[in-house]
Formats: sequence, structure tokens, C-alpha cells
Amino acid sequence: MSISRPKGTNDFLPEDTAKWQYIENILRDLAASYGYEEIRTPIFEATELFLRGVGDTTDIVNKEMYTFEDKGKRSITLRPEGTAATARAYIEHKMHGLAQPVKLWYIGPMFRYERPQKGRFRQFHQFGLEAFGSQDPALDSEIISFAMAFYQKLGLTGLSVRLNSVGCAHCREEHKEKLQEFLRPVLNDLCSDCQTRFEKNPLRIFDCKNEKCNELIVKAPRILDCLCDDCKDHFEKVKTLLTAGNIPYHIDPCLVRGLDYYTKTAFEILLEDIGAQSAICGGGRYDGLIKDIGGNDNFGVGFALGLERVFGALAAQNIEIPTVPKCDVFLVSMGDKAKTALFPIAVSLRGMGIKTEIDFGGKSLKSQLKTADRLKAKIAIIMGEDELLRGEAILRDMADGEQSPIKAADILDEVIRRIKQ
RNA sequence: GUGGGUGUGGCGAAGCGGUUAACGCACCGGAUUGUGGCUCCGGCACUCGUGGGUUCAAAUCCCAUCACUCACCCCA
Repeated sequence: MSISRPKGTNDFLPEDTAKWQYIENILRDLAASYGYEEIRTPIFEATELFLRGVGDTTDIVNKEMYTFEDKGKRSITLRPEGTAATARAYIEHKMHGLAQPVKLWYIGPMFRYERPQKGRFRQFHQFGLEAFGSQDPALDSEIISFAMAFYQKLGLTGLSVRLNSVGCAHCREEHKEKLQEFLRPVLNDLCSDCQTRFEKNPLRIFDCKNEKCNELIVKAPRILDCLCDDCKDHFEKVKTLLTAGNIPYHIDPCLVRGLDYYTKTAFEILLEDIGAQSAICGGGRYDGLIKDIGGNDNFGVGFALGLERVFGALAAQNIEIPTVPKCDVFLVSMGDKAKTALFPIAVSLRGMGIKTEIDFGGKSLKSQLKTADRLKAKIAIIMGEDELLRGEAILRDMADGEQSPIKAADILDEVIRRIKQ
């Protein structure tokens, strides 16, 4: 029996990793232009961090964490998301002492034990932005702007920003009570899912797919109507900046996020064509998080995007990622002596960044040229016994098949001249 | 955790009870004793996810199991 990879994980082969690097480079460059710097935190953390950070009522914590005990009897969890760990590092390294806001980005694998489906995996990859230490709504808008700029750079279309404010702890508590009060008389008419949501997270009832629940909830009190003056003002400013920045959005009073730490701004960007998992990124403000995990009373806002879903979106919209040729020059050798003569040339060319390939296995001339063709080599240098004796080689232009003799001593210069031009 | 779909060579895919398991792509070799991309010829599955069962006979029917996949829940 052969062993295969764990369920919900992927091997990324060379044709894939080239594309990942392309996307990662765009993200790095864009993050730099927005003034964010990279942070790298461990892939596993103390379980406690996520219990307190993500929230012990969330699905992530309740049924999706990879948790185990290490040899020192510590409870360890493979990170299911990136915000809690970034906030932990902010506290641990006393970054509140730096000029605020502190703007960070991260990229890497996250782990959630779920049934895999389209756009959802047990090991998946997120890129995220986090800005700590400021309550300025401009940061909320900046983060949404970043996400849209990234997707536009890739050429994706048909994205929609869904925006909401879930208020602060006070607004939320007030709303929850009003909502429960409103729904209590009809509780038995709700679907079984919504009956459990009623206690756990009544906001979620708003986006139940059951028709009856929809009818019952239409006239229910909305979170947006329960915002305090401070939250209301914050939300208005976020919207003003988005409009000023030409970033279209639409308010979705039903938008709720599945992680407990969100306050005020909550947003998602959706793209319908990638399947049921249509949220291509999500984020918002989390002003209570730093304190929840042991820091000072502080502010934060951020978002995370799923790289696998980016690829899904590109595939759905038939957007090709540009590829770079794998080989510039192929050194064709016939016989060990020619190979030995060509080998140092390969070393030199490669040292100068010219992609150079040589024969392995003593294949026929025909077969070597075939390989050169497949690799899309621009030129081939051919050397056999005859050329070797004359101190020459043949330079073949692979595009038009034109050949000319070249002195062995001139090969390096000539190849460099042709490739660099 | 619940439900649906699928499982034939490296990939795509026919066959759906009866002699040696189509075909396409890819790959390897030859036509051209030292020259690619086109063409032609040849090669490439003791075997149909795995284990049982039914039958004179199973890739084809039944059961189990595993894997993949899509959807619910939830999220990136």
C-alpha cells in the first residue's frame, strides 16, 4: 500500500509553485506600497491563544482545530487563522511602544479540520494584513482598498464588497437582546439550525437560507439601527473614504463574521463564480482582541484572503498567469569528451543567470534537440567529436534553425550577447 | 458531523455480463549511421480503487471498504 497525502491537503508541483510565486510577489510589492511589513509567527501556538482570541463559541474553536499535547504536556494547536498570533506577537514584543499604527502582513498555511470541498481545505494558505494601535477609520478603508487593488491587479472582475458594522460590545449586547425579544414568540417556527443560532449567535439567523426564517426575520431589529454614536460615526467615515477612493461597496446589514473578535467594521469580498465558498477574503476591526489575549486596551483592524480561492477565481475567469521559459541555452554534446568540454561553459553561463541545460543519459543528437525544443531554448550549442578536434562548436538558432560554426573560446561571449540582447 | 456523485495506463476517456480492455494526448524508439518543431511506422494496462459475493463466465451485477469530489454547516 502506498501512502497518500492527508485529506484536504495539496502537493504543489513545479507548475503550481511558479504561479504561487507570481501571486506572492504581487502581494509583497503591494503590501510594501501600502506601508505594511512582513511578520512571521509560528505555525503552532498555545491552544489558549485561540480559545481566547478566536472565541470559544466559534465553530473554528469548537470543531475545527488541530489540537494536540506536546511532550511537555502543553496543549498546542496548529493555527487556524493568522490574526490571533499576530496580535500575540504585537503584545509579546511590546510593539505598542513603537509609532502607531503598526502595520504588518503575513502569509502562510492555516489548518482547520473540516470536510473538504471546492475552495476549502484542511491545510490552506492565507495572506493577511493587520494594523494595530489606531482607531482611525482610514485604516479600515485602507485595508478594503488593498484587497480590491490586489484583485484588480490580477484582472479579476465581478467582485462585490459587502460591508457592515457589527458595533462595539455595548451595541451588540443591546441588539442581541432586542433581536431575541423579537424572535422569542416565533422561536418554534424557525428551522432547527436557527433555533440553536438563537442562543449562540442570533445575528446569523439573518443569512439563513430557509425561506420561512427569511420571512420571519425581515422586520427584526437590525444591528445598524442599534449602533451607538461612536460606532455610527466610525461607520460613516469608513463609507466616506471608500466612496472618495472610488471603491464600490454595498451595505449588508446581515453580514456577520464567524470569529468572535470583530467589532465595528466587518466586510467580505465575494465572487460568485468560484463555487459555494464564495468569500474570497474577509476582515474587519477587532478593538477588543489585544486586551482579550492579555495586552493593553488597544485597537486593531485587518483582513485575510485565501490563496487557494484566488487561484479558483483566476481559473473561473480564465485568467492565465504569465510563465517564464525554463531554458535559454541547451548544450548538446555527443560523447563524453564533448560533454566534458561543455560542462565548464554550463557552469559559467549558469553563474551569470543564464538558464542552461545539458544532456543527461548520453541521448542521441536528435533526442537532445527535441528536448531543447520542448524546453523552448532559444539557442543550442552542438559539439561532437569533429567539432572538438577543430576546437569549435555549432551554434544553432532554435527559432529558425540557422547554424554557424563558432570557436570554442568564443561560445561564452556569443551566448551571453545573444541571450542578453 | 450529514447528504449526493465518481473511481479503467502518466493524463483525458470508451466499454456496462461472454474470445487477446477501444481511442486521443503525453512519453520512448525508428523512417533521417550527427540535427528539433510537420508527417508516417512501431512500442507502452498479466488488468479495470481495495476486499468479498453471485455466475459456466464480471471492468461490467450485489455487498462492504477506502479514496476523490460536490453540497449542507461554517469559513479564506
